[in-house]
Amino acid sequence: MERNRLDEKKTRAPSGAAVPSAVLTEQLYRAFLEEWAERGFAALSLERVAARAGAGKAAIYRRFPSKLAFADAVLDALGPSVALPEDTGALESDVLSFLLRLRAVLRHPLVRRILPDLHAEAARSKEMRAINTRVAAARRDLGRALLDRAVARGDLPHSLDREHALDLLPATLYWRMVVIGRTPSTKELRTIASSLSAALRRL
Amino acid sequence: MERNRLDEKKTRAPSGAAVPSAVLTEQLYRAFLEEWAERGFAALSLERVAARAGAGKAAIYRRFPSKLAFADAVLDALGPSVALPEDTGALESDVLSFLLRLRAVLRHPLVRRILPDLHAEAARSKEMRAINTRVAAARRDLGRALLDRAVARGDLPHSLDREHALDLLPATLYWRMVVIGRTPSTKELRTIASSLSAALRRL
DNA sequence: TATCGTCGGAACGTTAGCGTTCCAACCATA
DNA sequence: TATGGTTGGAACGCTAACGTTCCGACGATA
Repeated sequence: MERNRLDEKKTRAPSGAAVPSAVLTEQLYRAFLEEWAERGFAALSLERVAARAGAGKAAIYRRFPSKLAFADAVLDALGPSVALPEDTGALESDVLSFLLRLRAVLRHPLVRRILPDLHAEAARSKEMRAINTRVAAARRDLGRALLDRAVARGDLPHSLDREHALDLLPATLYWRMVVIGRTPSTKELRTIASSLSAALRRL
Repeated sequence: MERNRLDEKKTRAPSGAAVPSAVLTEQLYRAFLEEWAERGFAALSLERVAARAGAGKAAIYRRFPSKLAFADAVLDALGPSVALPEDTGALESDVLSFLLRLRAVLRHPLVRRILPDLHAEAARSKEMRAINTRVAAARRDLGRALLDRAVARGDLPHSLDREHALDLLPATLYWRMVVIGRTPSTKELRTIASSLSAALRRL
């Protein structure tokens, strides 16, 4: 904004080649995520990111002041834009729908590798913790919609403990896929959905 | 063992200062874990580990051929030796006991930081995956004992889906403490235990 | 069409960790 | 008591990434 100050009459809006290339920015984001997945955030080298994107290092340092700011921008831009789980009219099938979508997200090799690394980094750095919290909040909103519908429908009590319910929904699948490293079949998801529904009714 | 070959008559068993110092080995383990927690495995520097342990680098390279072998030995020696959950006579209180012990483990800052890092690394490297599988197997045995008791007691059906039950037990607490980063109160654990018990009966 | 100012990319010196080699110190055994 | 052989620690040369600086190329605006 400083460039458009009134007392700086000589400046003019950047134009032509002087405006950042959106294409390269996109390539940098992608390269950053791939490097993150391959090496982990702590060992991530911006030099490698630049090389992978086919760009110079200055291209990065002009856009982002630090690795963390870069990561923040990346997650903001290409962060897992999980779709809202559909309304199937019943709790258990809603939960199944939620699990199916979560499985789709966790199937992406990049996501599966980056997520635990993000959590590990969040435990170490305050800044990364803030980023993680932001990502988590977006995720929680999706689950909340599901719960609200179930309460409105009468499938779950008004007194439902939403906080714990929101933990319960994704935890088991995350554990199985990220911690154990196995992807459950749709049939298994049905089993989990049934079990989780029972757990939710108890909250 | 090569040293004790019959055809090598001149050798004699190492003794005196020629035997590795168990104290230093212990210090190296501790230093490795602390560095791991602070920097992450990928960015872990053996030079720093040696310095932190007050030892030379050769002390490390003589004991372990690689960073991975070092990590393997560390987890084997100081790995979370979780105690078996006690037999309280009922499913829900057994589950609560399990959760209380898991919380105690996950409260340790080192564990909280290293575990997700271990999972992230397991997603990247085959060798670390093997290590993680070993750690996970030890963990699963604890849960299995709990489930077996409940089945014998009649609290859970013989047809219980053990695999999913074993996922269910730790997943929610892990999610809350490691992914979200919040430690639940004992009262909250009771809520979770109640909810999980309902889920288990549905498996 | 000339200009302006950022563009991408190459090169800089610095720092840090790598894996190895060498050596005096050490101490239970013979 | 002398000894054998590993000990811990310092120094080696090498590689990689750091963060910065410099420069010709570029293209919409005036």
